Amino acid sequence: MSESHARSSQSSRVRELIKGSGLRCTPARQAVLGFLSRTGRPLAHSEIAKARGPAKLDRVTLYRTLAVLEDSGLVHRVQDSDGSWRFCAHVPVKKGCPGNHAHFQCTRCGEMQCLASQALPWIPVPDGALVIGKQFLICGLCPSCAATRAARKK
Amino acid sequence: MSESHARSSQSSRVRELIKGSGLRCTPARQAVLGFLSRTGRPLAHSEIAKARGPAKLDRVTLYRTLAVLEDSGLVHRVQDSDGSWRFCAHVPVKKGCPGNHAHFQCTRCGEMQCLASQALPWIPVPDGALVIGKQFLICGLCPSCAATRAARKK
DNA sequence: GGTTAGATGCAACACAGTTGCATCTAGCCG
DNA sequence: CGGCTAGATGCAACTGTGTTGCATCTAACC
Repeated sequence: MSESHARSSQSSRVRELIKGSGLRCTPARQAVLGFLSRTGRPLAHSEIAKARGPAKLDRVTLYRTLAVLEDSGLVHRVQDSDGSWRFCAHVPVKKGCPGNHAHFQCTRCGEMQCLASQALPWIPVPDGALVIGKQFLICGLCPSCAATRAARKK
Repeated sequence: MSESHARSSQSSRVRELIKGSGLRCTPARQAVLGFLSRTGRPLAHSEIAKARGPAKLDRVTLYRTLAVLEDSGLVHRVQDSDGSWRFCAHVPVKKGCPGNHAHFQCTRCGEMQCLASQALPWIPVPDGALVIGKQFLICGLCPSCAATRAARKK
C-alpha cells in the first residue's frame, strides 16, 4: 500500500466523519481534522495555523472550525500550561485522547502528549457540587529535552 | 479581641512574612498578600484589582507584585478554566492551598476553591521525562449554583 | 445550473500578560 | 534626622489569544 493511497483513504475517512456528524464538508474542516488526526497529539491553534503553510486559513476561520469540530465531538480541547488551548482529534479518528486522561507538556520545547495509560482519578468535591469536566496537566521536561539537559551538564 | 485588633495583628504578620522572605515591604505587597490571605481561595488578577477599590494599584504593578510573591513562595499560582491565572496565599499565611491538591471551579459563578482533602495522585509519565509541576482542575457547578439551577427547574 | 443556509474572510475589538523607561521610595548609612 | 540608592512603582506601548459583526462566497440541495 502506497503512502498516497494511505493518505487518500484517510482523507475519505475524514470526509465521512465530518458528514456523519451532520456538518458541511468544507476544505477547511477536512484539512484541520485530517491534520489533527495525522498528528495525534494536542496541538495549539498557532501550530495548526503554521502547519497549513502556503494554503493559509483565516485565523478566525480556524478558531470557528475547531469550535465546530469540538461541538460535534470530533475533536477535544485541553489546556496548555500557559493558558491557551490545544486541540486533539477524538477517538473515532485516532487512538488516544479519549478525553479522560492527563496530559504531559514539556516546559522547554512546549510539546504536549497524552498520558492515556491511566484514567483520571476520582477526587471528592464539596457536597452538592456537580462535576462537569476535569483537566489534569503535568509539566516537566520530555525525555529528549531532559536528555539534552543532562548531556549539557556533564 | 476586636475586629480591628485581629486585622492589625494580621497585617503585622503579613509584614513579617514579606520581610522574612528578604523582600522590601511596600504598601502594594502588604495589600496584595493581606487580601489573598484574608480571602483564602484562588483569586484572579482582575478580582484582586477590583477588590482594591479606590486605592488602585497599577495593572502592571499588580502583575509584578504577584510574580515576586510567587517567586518567594508566599503565594502560588493555579490555572483558571478559561486559561488565566489565579493566585492563592501559601501555607505560611493561611491554611489550605499547599499546592499539591486539585481545585474546583464553578462554571457559572466562576468562583474557585481548593480541594485540599486529597493530594494529587501519581500518574506515570514517559520514560526519561522529568516532572516539574502538576495542575488538576475540576469544573462544574458549586453547591449554591447547583441548588439555584435545581430550584429553577422545579 | 440556480438557490440558499451556512462557511469563510476581513476589520475591529476585548482581555491577559509583558517590556522599556522615567519617576518615586523603603531601607540603609552617616 | 536627612541623604543616597537599589529596587519598586506608574505609564505607554506592545504581543498573543480569542471573539464579534458583517459582507461575500460556496457545499449541498433541488
